[in-house]
Amino acid sequence: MPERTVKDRLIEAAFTLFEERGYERTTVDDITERAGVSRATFFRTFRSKEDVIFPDHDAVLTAIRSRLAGSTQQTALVAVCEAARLVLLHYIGEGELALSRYRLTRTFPALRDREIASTLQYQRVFREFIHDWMGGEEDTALRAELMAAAVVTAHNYVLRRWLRGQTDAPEAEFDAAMASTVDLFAEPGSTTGPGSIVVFRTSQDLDAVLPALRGILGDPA
Amino acid sequence: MPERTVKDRLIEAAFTLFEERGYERTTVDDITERAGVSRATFFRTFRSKEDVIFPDHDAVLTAIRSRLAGSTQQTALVAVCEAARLVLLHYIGEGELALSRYRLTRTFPALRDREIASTLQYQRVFREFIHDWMGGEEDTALRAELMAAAVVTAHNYVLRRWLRGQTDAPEAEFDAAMASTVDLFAEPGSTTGPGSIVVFRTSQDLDAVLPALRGILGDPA
DNA sequence: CGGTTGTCTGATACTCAGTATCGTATAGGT
DNA sequence: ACCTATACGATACTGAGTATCAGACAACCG
Repeated sequence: MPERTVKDRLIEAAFTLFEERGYERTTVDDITERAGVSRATFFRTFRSKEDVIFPDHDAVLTAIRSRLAGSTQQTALVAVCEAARLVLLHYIGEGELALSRYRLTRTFPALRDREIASTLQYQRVFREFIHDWMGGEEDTALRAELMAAAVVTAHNYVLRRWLRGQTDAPEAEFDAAMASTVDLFAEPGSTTGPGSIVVFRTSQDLDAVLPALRGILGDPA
Repeated sequence: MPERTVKDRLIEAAFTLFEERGYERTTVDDITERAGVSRATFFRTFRSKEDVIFPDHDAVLTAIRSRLAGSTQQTALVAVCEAARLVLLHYIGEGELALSRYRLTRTFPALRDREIASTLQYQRVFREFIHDWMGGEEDTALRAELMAAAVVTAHNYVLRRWLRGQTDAPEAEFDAAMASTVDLFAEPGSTTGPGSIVVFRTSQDLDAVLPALRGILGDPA
């Protein structure tokens, strides 16, 4: 295990100081001093003081994009849900860092705004992907936007519950939330028109769920 | 005709200069000089340089709250839609100011983030109101959040179309968008238990898609 | 009318985030 | 051993935002 990178040292120093003195009362000089690097290095590593709070944002955004890119027409909705799940899992993987960030964003409105804005970057990626998936026509633009907003909202809902310590099974809750969310956009009655079937993570045997499937589809012929 | 207030002069000076030189290349000193007031007065009138871009935000937020407050259990959903309409009408009433703001938010990411954050303040008010309307129980929290997100998303969709000059009848489009949005929540979503299956618009015969279905599921047994 | 009080304003000095640009050390390749 | 990339430190600068002082001006009150 090589020595920790400058970036990691800065992140740890920043979060430690933010917890001790609060975000506003911690200067960049304080952070760099504790991390043992120069001030210039901080701004080479992070674009701004706020950025150190969300160090992996760009990486997560890239992960989302590549997850979506590797999907077919048939698996598009699954891809969106799993991309959202990727974000959730990243936060959970951060552990204490994510919890500390949550405390900070609750305390300083500017940071909360920043987090909201980054969340909506995910939403934008989802929206564009879903819209393309729908064919990119103008008459589906609103629907695509609503779907993207719903997916992100459901994700945020579960994430917030986990951050607050209100759940020990965030993944299961995520699946449930995502299922009921995607359900909003289902059209159970119509078996006409172009469309596709999306299967959303079942552990049950296929035959066990077929009756329900036929029921929803309208049991053709 | 009374003379325009300091606040109005600052707003006009700011938008004029932002259009001329761009947001970043305009300093607060430039604005105050053009408005004929001191720098201190600017920061007494607006909390920050960004705030001058959204001068009526607090007023709109207050208007939303009072519109929601004056609603009964029966008219709750109508109240939410009309509160959202209030926001739309405010933007339209601003006219050129709203268009100028849109141009600025497109060119400067920090301003766009700021606008997004303020939009989500509306969403939060809606969410809390809807959740209370639903009874405030935990099992409706996600649904309330999804509804609030959907209403705001639909509003933003129509607003953006108007800002881009893509519609001459924003109110009619708003009504249509809001109708289809509320429609999403008309029927409670039907899931088939844990690890649920979501069916999404198919025109194909069930047997035709079964191979793909089994493939996604991992073809048990 | 004179005095008081509260509010609005200008002026000044300060902190700190963020940018720009310099010089330097060091790892890696030839 | 020489060259070149990149990474880092140091310094100076711009500009946002804060704090504080002092003066102008109205309203109110005795």
